[in-house]
Amino acid sequence: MYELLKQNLNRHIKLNEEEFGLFLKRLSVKTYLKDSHLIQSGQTCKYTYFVNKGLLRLYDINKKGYEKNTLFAKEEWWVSDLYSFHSQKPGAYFLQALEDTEVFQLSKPAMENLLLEIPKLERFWRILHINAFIAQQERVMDMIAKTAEERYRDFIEKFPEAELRISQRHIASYLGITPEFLSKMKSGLKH
Amino acid sequence: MYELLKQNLNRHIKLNEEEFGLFLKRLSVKTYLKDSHLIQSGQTCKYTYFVNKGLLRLYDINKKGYEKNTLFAKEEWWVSDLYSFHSQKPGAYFLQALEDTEVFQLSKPAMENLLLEIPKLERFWRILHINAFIAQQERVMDMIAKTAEERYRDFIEKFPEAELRISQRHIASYLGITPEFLSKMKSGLKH
DNA sequence: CGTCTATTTGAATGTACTCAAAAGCGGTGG
DNA sequence: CCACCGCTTTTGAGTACATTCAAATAGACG
Repeated sequence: MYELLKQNLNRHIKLNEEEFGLFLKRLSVKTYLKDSHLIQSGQTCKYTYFVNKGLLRLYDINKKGYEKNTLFAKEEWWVSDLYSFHSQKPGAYFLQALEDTEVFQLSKPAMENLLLEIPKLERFWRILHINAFIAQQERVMDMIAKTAEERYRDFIEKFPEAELRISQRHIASYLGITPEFLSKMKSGLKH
Repeated sequence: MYELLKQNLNRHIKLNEEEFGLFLKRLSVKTYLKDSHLIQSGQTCKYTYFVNKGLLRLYDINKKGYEKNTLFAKEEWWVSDLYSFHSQKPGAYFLQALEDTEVFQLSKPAMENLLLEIPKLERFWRILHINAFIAQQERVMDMIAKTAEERYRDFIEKFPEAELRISQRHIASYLGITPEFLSKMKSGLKH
């Protein structure tokens, strides 16, 4: 049940059984049905989520009223509205289940307790966020330097099941293009 | 001399005089002349830099041979090629001084020692990187949802001295547009 | 003063968007 | 099991935002 989480923590730190047990005591397991929301814009974000099974999307709604996907979180991803979660102020993002999704959720107080009880976790999240930052920085560079077609190819390469698990309009929104244009691009790629 | 650094550390953690003294012992002060490079693509990044005075730009060169600016680091910013620094593998980024710049540099072993000697620093860098991630995520959303003109206005708002300290072609590259188009935009804004 | 680089301007072009309409697809109820 | 509804994807025409290339102008520095 908790193998994936254990594996994830062990990527950066070593926890003994007692520590891991403590970690488990602080989190709660929850299943969200497809299309339901874990976070709503305007509300203060209560949890950070670890996806054990399923798929989530983090998005916001821009001034023109369009939804824009920020990231997809599949198995073994941590996801939250980090600004809202850490500041405990109302956030701008929505988090929605694209499939029936089982998450392990950690509240802010739970996380703070864990950080005091298992100081190694400071290190774990430090490294996790460094890697997240690096990935996001690359994405900015891709937006600056690559065409929509290159970004699409790269995305599919990094996340091959995306086309099976995510609708085209959500992929288009993530890539920063319109669904119409993605459709035209794909028909063009075959020739 | 070290007031800015002290202030920066104190944003997220409290260090006593002894701990701060230890921090200072681990870093070295260096001044780089305008246009000189602190990091070269292809080499392993030795240091993480704190900008005490001056201005740096982090950039890479894309497939087409163009320089693309990733970020500008002015006073009180930490900057490095994080991938290369933490993995100690060759990196893809260049870091160059846009003004004569005084930095405090911290080598990988120095940082690792500090993290052992002052465990609170794990927390400091964790929070620092969370904030960096949030900022980068916002930048991705801006690239997806905003026009070049909106991105330009926002950039100038967040960094008003930019126009005095950074050449237009570097700003254009940061915004993901050509210098020609930035020029046309600016003349258009006046009418 | 001359050289080198940065900025401006213009014309032609390309990439991606908007709007509209048609086609496809999945689920639901009769 | 078929018909219908709602949503997603495809296709097309016209348009807009931003690029490319070229040339002129302006600025910075030795």
